[in-house]
Amino acid sequence: MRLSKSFIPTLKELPSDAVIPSHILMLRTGMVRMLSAGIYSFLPLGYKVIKKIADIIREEMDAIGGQEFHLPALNPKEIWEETNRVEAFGDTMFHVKNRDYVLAPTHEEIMAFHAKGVLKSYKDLPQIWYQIQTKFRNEPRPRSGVIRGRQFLMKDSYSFDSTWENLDKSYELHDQAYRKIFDRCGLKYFVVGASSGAMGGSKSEEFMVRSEAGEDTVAFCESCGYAANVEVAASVIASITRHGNSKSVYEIHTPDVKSIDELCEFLKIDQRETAKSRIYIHNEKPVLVLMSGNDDVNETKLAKVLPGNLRPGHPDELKTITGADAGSIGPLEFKHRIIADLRLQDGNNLYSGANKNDYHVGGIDLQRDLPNVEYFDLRTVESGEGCPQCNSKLEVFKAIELGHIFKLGTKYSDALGVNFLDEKGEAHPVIMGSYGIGVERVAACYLEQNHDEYGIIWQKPLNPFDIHLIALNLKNVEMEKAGDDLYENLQSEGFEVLYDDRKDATAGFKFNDADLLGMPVQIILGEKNYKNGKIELKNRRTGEKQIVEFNKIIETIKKIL
RNA sequence: CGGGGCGUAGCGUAGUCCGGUUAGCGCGCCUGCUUUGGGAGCAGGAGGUCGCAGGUUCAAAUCCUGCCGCCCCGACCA
Repeated sequence: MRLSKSFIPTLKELPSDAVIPSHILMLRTGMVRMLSAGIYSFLPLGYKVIKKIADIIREEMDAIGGQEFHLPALNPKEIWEETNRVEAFGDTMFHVKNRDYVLAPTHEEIMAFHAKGVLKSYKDLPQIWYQIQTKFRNEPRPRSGVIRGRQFLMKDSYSFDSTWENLDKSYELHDQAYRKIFDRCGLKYFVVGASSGAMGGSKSEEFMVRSEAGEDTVAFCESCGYAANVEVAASVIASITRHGNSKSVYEIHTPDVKSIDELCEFLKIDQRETAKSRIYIHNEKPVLVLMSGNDDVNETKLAKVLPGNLRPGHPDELKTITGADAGSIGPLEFKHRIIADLRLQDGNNLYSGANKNDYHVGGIDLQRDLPNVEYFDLRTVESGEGCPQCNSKLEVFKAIELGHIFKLGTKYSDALGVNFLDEKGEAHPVIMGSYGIGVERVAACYLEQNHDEYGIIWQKPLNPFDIHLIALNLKNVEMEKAGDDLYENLQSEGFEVLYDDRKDATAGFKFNDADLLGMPVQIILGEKNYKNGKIELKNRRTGEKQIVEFNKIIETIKKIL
């Protein structure tokens, strides 16, 4: 590709809307342009990368027996109503105004629709069907460039099996395929167990990449590889100390003391001597959730303990329920259910709110004063706590979800009546799995992990070109000829070459563009070296430059690639 | 949806508080000449519904009202 004729609009200045490196780099290198919030056009360079990622995915999906479909994005709403997912998706689903269609946010229903009546016998199973297509979700807040968009490219596949054991096999095939895909893309990733959320189904795992731009928070153990979404992560921590002597309960005047930090400062105590109260409304009834110090209530864990309708109490409800505002609420005299985090179990000499504004109480003994409290693991783990598997230190950080594999079960086949006949002629719902990869996220994560202050550092196999050929002094006809010849030769050797043949750009301009665009090998064709039969090559990743004989070009390139 | 910020030429921005020249600057773009190993120099030039609509005023980028859009934090998130 000749740069003089190609549409690769690079930006010298930082785009003001972009914050994270991948977004900035995609804009600066002319890979994408935004059309509207969360809606991006892929320009030729960006699309080239997307196609390379999609090809890798295709190869690995085909290798496990996957068959590629091309499905409609426009779906009759009726099908989605059969599985009750119009309601489940709510405002996240795009609705077409002038016909009863929706824009598909995923494709379980449509794949199941096609399976119905066609996968009739156990002999037809298993099947793995996949597609690489655009999905639509009306995200309330798109962000981080292509990482969270309202329209995005997703590889989703669906497995259809006759037994749960076979589903395990399909799931395992995907697990292995996903590892190969992300390995081939050169990503540093890890796998976490996750809750299945609104998709329904049992087991699920997420493929994650560590990034400040991530929307998930995970706990990770370097030494044993334990990884879990912080929503479900456990940790080993010391319980609070039970003192030999239990003081009796006494009231303390604490004007303007609201937070645990303020309370600790006011009383010169450690946060572990305090118990924080949060009021939740569970199936219309108040529940007090007691935590040690500033420990965070983990609402996912809480929801498991309190199934059904659950929400935090509104500030204006708190006074009616407890007699005090947030900041002065406590467990003593609380007239409804109280549950507490395990860390607090059997604690004594604790400080908490007095259910009277501007007052706290000390000397609480949970055994003595609140014998009916129920204890559960309710806290959110934090960095530095012990790994539940090996007791090494856990690290908690943000991560981007690249892929997610689910054992769906029969939720969709039940709802849509996708049945097969077993050996005995009995009908059963087909057992499904569902497996997604965010294709643009793969590109974004690659950039997050492979850049420096000058720009992108591409390496095989995602690099849009192998070689960035920079020809200088092009107004010299001899040099122009040399550049053109080299360009042709490199291509005939099978390399993908981006040829900077611009006559009006200065050398420095070209060098900086090359570093920004980041092809693995830069070849600099300059007059002086050329006259000595030599040429300069630069390794973008290491920055190493070498001047070689013209006839050594190919072997040198192959070493770098 | 809550909180905060922003919207002025393709990009980045000044001016807005306190209304008053022809809306300024850098980059980019066009023409010419000179340059050509780390984002060139000189000269000339094009390019603006100041987000949109309404209002106040002799006068609005600037003040008021409504709306739209974008970014960040939060809520939400198969």
